[in-house]
Amino acid sequence: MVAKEEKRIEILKAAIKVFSEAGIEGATIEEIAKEAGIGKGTVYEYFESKNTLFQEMVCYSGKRFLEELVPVIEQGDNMLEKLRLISQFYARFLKNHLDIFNSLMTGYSLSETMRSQLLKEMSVISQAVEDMIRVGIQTLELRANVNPEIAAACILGGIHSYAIKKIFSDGYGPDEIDHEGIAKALLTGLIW
Amino acid sequence: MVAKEEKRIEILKAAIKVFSEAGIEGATIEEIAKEAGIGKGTVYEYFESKNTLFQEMVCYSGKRFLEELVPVIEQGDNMLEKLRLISQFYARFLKNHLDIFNSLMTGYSLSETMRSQLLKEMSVISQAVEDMIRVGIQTLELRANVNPEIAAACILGGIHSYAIKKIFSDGYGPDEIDHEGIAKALLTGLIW
Amino acid sequence: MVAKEEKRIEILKAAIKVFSEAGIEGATIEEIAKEAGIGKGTVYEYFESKNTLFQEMVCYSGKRFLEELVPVIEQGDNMLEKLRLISQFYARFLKNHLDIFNSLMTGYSLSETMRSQLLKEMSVISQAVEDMIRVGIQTLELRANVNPEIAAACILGGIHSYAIKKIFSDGYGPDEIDHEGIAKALLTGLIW
Amino acid sequence: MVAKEEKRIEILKAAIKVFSEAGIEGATIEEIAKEAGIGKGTVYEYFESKNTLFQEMVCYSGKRFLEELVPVIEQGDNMLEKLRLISQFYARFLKNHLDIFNSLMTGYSLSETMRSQLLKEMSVISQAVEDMIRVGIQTLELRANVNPEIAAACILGGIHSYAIKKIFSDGYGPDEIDHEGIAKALLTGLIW
DNA sequence: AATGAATGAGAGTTCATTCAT
DNA sequence: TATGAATGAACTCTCATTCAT
Repeated sequence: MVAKEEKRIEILKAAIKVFSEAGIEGATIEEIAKEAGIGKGTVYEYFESKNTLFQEMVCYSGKRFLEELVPVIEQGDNMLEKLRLISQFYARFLKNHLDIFNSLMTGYSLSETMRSQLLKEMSVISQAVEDMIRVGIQTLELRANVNPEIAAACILGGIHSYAIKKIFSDGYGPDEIDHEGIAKALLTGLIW
Repeated sequence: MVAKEEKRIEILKAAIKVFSEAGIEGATIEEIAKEAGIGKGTVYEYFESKNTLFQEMVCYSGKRFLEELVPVIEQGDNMLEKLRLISQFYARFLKNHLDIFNSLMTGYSLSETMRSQLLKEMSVISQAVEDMIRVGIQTLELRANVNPEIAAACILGGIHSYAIKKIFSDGYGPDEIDHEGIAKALLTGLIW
Repeated sequence: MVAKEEKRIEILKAAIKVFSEAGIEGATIEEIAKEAGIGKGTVYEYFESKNTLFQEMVCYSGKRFLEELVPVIEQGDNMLEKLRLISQFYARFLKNHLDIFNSLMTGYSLSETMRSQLLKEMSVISQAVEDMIRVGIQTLELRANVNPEIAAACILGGIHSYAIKKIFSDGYGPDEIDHEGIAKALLTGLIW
Repeated sequence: MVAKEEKRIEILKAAIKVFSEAGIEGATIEEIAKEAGIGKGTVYEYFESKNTLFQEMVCYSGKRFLEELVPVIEQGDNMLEKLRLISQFYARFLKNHLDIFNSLMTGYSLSETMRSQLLKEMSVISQAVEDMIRVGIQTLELRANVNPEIAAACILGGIHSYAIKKIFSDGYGPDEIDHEGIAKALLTGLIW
């Protein structure tokens, strides 16, 4: 039956919502179950424990994020366009999934095994951006001496940092952010 | 008496240690009290609640971070040197205070009032970097059309992201990171 | 159909195994069902509840024990032989069914109605031994002034106590126990 | 302060009462706390877990039983008197502490470590009776070829078995039991 | 001012039982 | 008839907080 897998997804989605709103520890299994429209015990039919559920939720989110990120990257015609789209996509995702992002970015508050698993997940996303950089170098759009690893960190970190600030500090909506500005800044750097 | 304020600081330092090691929820008041060498009840003479203590600890950490960051910035003779020093300082700080950093960066897992307070704290740090940018523009070291706010986000976010990856994913020590590389990358950008 | 009764027995046997290994509360219906090779819900087609199942399992065990005990008693040619065989049989049974024995001996942890039912079961076993005593008195093998009830208690209690000690404390196998010794001790008493 | 140890004892006494009435698993920490007149959490200030509490309760009971048994044994002028007193003492103790007795006798439903600890406890009681036997042999009151270990098992097992039957099956009070009869039976055995 | 014993609300988790299939 | 997914009551245990000393 597909239903079994579908209900797993339902619970994962409920978990994303509740974890994102209440934080890792603030979230309760009861709340997640209620959100999923099922009984508390049912959660344990699908996930071994709260920790496992959280873990799998982050992995699921990471995969989802990556799945959606890749076409976004491919969509842009040039590097500026690509960075602008990434920033936009990132801001929209962030708006809904702050907690998951924290986890993906830092492995915060997780057991050692969970953290390493998550960093692996995150590194896949980083890899996707690094690949984009390498293609840009090959097409001569980017300077040859750019270090893809460092560049990917600047791109993801810069976009993240700016989006956080504008959304949570200045109260901007995800689409009010100056995506063009951050994209240009990353491309041109600070000096002349 | 100064003693009162000194003991407050003692508790805050103990809180930094315990929160950083055990996470927000994993930390217990009892452990913090033991670390500070006082009784459990005494903590409540100085802080209203665990939440308050956490809040004030993050503010304290933010102020400390800023206090130490400013001379670091002033120390560098040119912009490349400044950015290199910031990255180095950041990595060292991060190594010891992952949890606090998460809070500073995102206001994670905090009440709305706490979050806004923290973002204000964070924006002070951002301001310091923006000021550095503005000075760089005035001295013609940086391009005139650089947006200081975006630049500060790229600098802090990029440094953060890269440090996280190298320290927690690749197991680097804070001083093994290529601080020069990230500084150059931020300055020169990706194109040309 | 006989099949119905046969499946009942299958479940009872599975219950004996699981209850004996995991204890009354440690045993789960799911485990018993798996042991019996059926679905969890099916157990409830044959037994009203876990308590009922446990109850009936003990009765079944009591009957089985008695069914096997009687020929053992009849097998011995004289009283010493009989007691030796009882001790041997008891030790073997005990090795596999500690929990059931506790219940049979004491009605431990059971509801009042269950306990009285079990004690009745146990008294049947005691009766069988008492009958053996009476026969011994009639054949002049035993002293005329022996109280059969007390004697049966001494025999079953003494054998039980000794077997428990040697098997669970000293790690003896059921056949390494000095069955001859305990049989003689019960026959000859302590004085003279 | 003595108060700390005293409260421990209070909790142990409450545990004896509740465990004896409700069984190991039927007993709840909340009920024990209520019985002791304290809060639920307080129990955990004195005992690590429910299992630990149960364990320590059984040890405490074993020690108490032994402490009281020894003077009872010494009190009797001859072996018949001693056995009669033991039976009487046993029946009274049993009336109040059925569960503890089961544990002492068999280590029922306990973890391996707990069981071995308990069997050690029980063997101390057995030792006390064995010592009594040895003294009896030395004073020529008992036959020289009596095996003290087997004899102790017969005495404790026989007394236990008989007391259980009369109290729980026939509804006797502890003092209505024919203690003299069981004592004589154990001494004189069945033959002759 | 400082303490730590006492507390109890609230969490994660288990599992006997039900019931739609 | 047989099933096992779903359930939720009830459990153990944690720990922020209180308050008498």
